[in-house]
Amino acid sequence: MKADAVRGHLDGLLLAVLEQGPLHGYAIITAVQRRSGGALDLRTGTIYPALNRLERQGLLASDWESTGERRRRSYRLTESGRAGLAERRADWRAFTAAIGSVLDPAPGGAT
Amino acid sequence: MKADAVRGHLDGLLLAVLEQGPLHGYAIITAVQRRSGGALDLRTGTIYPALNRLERQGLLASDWESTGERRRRSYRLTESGRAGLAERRADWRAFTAAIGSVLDPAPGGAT
DNA sequence: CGGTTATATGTTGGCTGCCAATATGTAGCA
DNA sequence: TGCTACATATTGGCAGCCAACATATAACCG
Repeated sequence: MKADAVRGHLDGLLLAVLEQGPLHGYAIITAVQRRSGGALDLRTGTIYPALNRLERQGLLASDWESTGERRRRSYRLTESGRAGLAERRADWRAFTAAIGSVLDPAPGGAT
Repeated sequence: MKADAVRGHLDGLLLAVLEQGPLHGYAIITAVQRRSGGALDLRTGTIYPALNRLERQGLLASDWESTGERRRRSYRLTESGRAGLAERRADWRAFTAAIGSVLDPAPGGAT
């Protein structure tokens, strides 16, 4: 998969993997990898700024966790985040429908 | 639909609308509009450079048509263009599968 | 005839948004 | 004592599309 294929859809991915429970940044990367069957490989320079932005926008909230000396930041969806996720899913459907209808027109469809 | 939503998928759209026969640039814009139900609105600054690039890459060929004083450039798919279109369609399927599996995971799918 | 809109092609500059590279530190294992 | 995995974060760059602009013919309307 081309490197910046997720452009424009990143926020939805992040919100989606957090839907089933809180995760920290590093775990989000592996979760996206696993759920996409290895196709999507996000970089730290991509997700950390994005997570910060989503928190500033109120879609995510975070807590620092400490396991001994180890520090990790656990992100979770807010109520706004759940609403935002639903919106992103609707956007995604509209997007795939639009591109798809041009790329693979229904044989009996619009002339 | 957000303005630059087609980013990364433009070439496929152009090749796809030319699959059923030659069109000139202006007609390509309206064809994409129509087939996407009005969702996709490409600009001249987007498609003319793209059509040129695709011709340089050998995926398209063009002929100037003259109707009286009017000049228009008719683009058609080459053999490479048909192959390229098939490739883009495969890429699109892989892309939607990847994003989709993260955004809307199968309920009984990978944990 | 004069104005407006549709048809038609093209270029230039700019911005968005993700990536690559880099930086820093802990923990486990050989 | 070195390597790899875990973990977070910043900076600079650039691909790729758009907005705005430039230009010209043709059709329609009053």
